Amino acid sequence: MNTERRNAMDLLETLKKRGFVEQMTDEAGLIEHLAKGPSSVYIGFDPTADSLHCGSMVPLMALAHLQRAGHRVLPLVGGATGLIGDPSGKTELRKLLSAEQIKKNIEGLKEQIGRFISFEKQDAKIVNNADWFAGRSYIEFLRDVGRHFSVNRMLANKTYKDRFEGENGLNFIEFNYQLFQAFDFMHLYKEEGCRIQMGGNDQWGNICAGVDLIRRVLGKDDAFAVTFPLITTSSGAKMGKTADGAIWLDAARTSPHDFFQYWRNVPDTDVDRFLKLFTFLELSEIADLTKDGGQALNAAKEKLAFEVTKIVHGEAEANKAKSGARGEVSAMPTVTVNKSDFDGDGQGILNVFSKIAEMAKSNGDVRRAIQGGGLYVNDEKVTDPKGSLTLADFNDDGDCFLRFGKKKKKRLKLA
RNA sequence: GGGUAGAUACCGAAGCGGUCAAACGGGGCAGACUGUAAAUCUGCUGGCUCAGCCUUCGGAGGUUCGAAUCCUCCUCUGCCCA
Repeated sequence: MNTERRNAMDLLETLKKRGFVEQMTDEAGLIEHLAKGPSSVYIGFDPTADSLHCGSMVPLMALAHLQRAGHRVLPLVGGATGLIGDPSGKTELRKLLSAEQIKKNIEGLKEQIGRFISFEKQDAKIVNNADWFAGRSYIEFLRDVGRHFSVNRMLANKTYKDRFEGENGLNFIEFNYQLFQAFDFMHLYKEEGCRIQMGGNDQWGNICAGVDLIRRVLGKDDAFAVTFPLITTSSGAKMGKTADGAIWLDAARTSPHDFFQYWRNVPDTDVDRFLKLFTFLELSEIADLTKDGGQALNAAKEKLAFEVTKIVHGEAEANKAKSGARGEVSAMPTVTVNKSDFDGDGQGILNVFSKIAEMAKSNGDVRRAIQGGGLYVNDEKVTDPKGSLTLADFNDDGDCFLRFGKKKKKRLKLA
């Protein structure tokens, strides 16, 4: 067996062992193909918001692994398809976004994708399907692409079938989505030499449609599909979603501190899986971290949180978040306040927690916390919702420590 | 275009003239127990200047002392027919 072939197999094995692979077409053929030298891979990202959330980290990490293995990666932002909305895995019609909004979202996405893969070399390039759909006529598209699709077969496809039979219906615009995605793949096959498309398992039908289209139109059988498993937490919740919303990669939406905490608080049963998927640590090192189980997993969780935060927000922020999580004063999330605001009668305790420190949604939220006995100022339990915070509550360094529940802590610092 | 069913808080879902800030379940938050885990138990879960007040039941009007509940119109969605 030659080296190239071994490398190709190793790469696939690694991806499998790390939990990236749910399904793939023609594994033998794919190894064969990868062994021939650097290939190109594409994964689509929907520009439905101006930031990605951590559910998108699976595809991003997959691209990063492939790039590190020497392959060319093509993150595709769906400037055109975003205008339609993929029905896959959705139970209802997605709301349509304006072209302007999508353009703005794409800018945000580009920056974030860059944290996972490097654009410095020629082996990565962001592509936007709006570039090749923009000038295309409907008639031409129907004739060249549409005729290769059997409606019968599409309806049998789970993605469409569920919607077709479900309560919310499926409208024509969404029904076209698969054709667009298939066309994307074919276009990138021709123009960028892209041979592999990866995506979430809900994309399986769409990706295979592309593989099919390439075979029918171009007569080529060296296009491959690989899908990732749908990542859920062990409690079944979709990855990266909390009641407050998603965990975003954008620091303005989810602070590095909160981001770190999300990973730090992952359930025991998810640590091993997440370390493999969301960090670049060697598998042997991961095995080491998790082998003792039980309480020892806390160290693994901290490592997980640190590594993931480092990838997304950089090492400095990761270090800071780690120190903050350990309770070190200097790294605690801090709100700077004016001394004059706390003169005399000071500020009402409700106001301090809800408005100034933004640790609670409303004053009512703070009241409830007080009632439940979970609100602290300088580690002293607050019992009176009418109480207030004055200069006397700040120590010599001008610090005052607020705590909401066990985990939410902030420091107020006098300016 | 015709018919029909529906639109309730974060989600699902009761309520069908006053006792409704709205049952119940999920989720979430807090407390106890713990390991910043899980499981379990308890409390909370619209807003506020909080024993009181204000705004919510798709939207706009109307009936009534009183409407999430009745009437009219509108918007959206499902289903059936054309």
